[in-house]
Amino acid sequence: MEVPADTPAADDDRSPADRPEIQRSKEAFIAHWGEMGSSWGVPRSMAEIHALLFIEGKPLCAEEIMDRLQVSRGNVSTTLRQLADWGIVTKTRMRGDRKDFFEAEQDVWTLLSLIVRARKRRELEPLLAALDDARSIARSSEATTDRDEGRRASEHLARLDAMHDALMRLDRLSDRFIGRGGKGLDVAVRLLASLL
Amino acid sequence: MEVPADTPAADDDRSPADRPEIQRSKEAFIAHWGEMGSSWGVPRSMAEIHALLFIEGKPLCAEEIMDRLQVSRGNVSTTLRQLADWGIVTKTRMRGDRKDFFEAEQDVWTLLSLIVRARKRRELEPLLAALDDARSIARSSEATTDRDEGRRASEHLARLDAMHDALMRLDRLSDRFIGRGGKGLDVAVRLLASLL
DNA sequence: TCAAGGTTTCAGAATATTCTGAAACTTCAC
DNA sequence: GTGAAGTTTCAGAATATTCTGAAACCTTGA
Repeated sequence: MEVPADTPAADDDRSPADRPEIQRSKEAFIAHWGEMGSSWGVPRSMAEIHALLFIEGKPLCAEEIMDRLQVSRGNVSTTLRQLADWGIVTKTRMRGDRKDFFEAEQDVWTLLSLIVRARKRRELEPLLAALDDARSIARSSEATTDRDEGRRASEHLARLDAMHDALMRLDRLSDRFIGRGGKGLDVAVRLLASLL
Repeated sequence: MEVPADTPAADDDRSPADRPEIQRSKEAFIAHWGEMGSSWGVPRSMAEIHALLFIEGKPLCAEEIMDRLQVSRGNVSTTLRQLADWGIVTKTRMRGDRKDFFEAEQDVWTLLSLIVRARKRRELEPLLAALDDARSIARSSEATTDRDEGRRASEHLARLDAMHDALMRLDRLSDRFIGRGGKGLDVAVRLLASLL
């Protein structure tokens, strides 16, 4: 059965080929996004897979990702699950195809919010908890008869408090913006920009 | 020559020993700060050295850092230079001692600003430049006689533009806050918190 | 219930990053 | 100018992270 020639999504089996410049431009984007991820502690291939899905702007299946990025099946599978956990990629189903397809969040502010949220959960929150512990330990030695020792103990505690306070503030603030919807970040940035 | 017993900085050769709880609390802080650094792409020992200087709150020499953290001389030297580049550690000189001493920025907001600034320079700015290149490449293929190809080209360009725009906005905004002084971040956070 | 097609897991390989330590280099007091 | 004290560099070792691929595991249609 032939698909009419003017149908926009005239997929045969593989999507229509891009012009070479577009292709190059996509590749450049993927490479740089991967590079950036890698220097922020995100595995390069995870960033690359995300970049590919984002820049294609349409659902792709695992197979195609493997082909395009030369990455193993296992890696693609694991990474897609993580990206889905972060909420920046969603699994979709193409009618008449048994395969899973994956599609990246296209709104950039929502995307950034989701990334911030995921990393905050994973890293900021545990640190705050740890700081709390360190403070408890430190408080237990504030009371001492030695004047000098007492002074050192409270200075130490003051440092922990300052750090805790600042990070807590950032944490709370980001909660509000990230809240739900995701557009909060956008709003905040525009708001601040206008206030200055 | 004896130092009077009530002098606050009654150093003999090594600083006065902390009570064991304080010691533990410092170690916990250093370990967690190192951990966090490591998951954000900062070498663990760099984060640890910074944490030590921060939590001690007074100048230390390379030798003492080596001892406390069990880290090689070379590593300490290289890392201190980097921390100084970031501006979060400063080299100081103790009168009557030939050694270099190093001291960490104590104001937490200034500290965070400096960190943000350093990473922005190193990572955000190159990415923006790369996005600009990708956009140029893409623009060069917007004009085409093929209707479908043209549509795809402009959708691609739109994605690059959206990403570029958002990152640019963040970049500019952070410039203002980071500006100079460093207290800008603090102000921004308080401002936003009150606006909500 | 089976088989075809698809997905996930995980031990170990490949790779990239970080760290060490000894030699080279500086600086300064004498 | 000499040497003692301190600092930096960098090749290669150690370590940690990331990736592969083949086997186990689902799921669905017939």
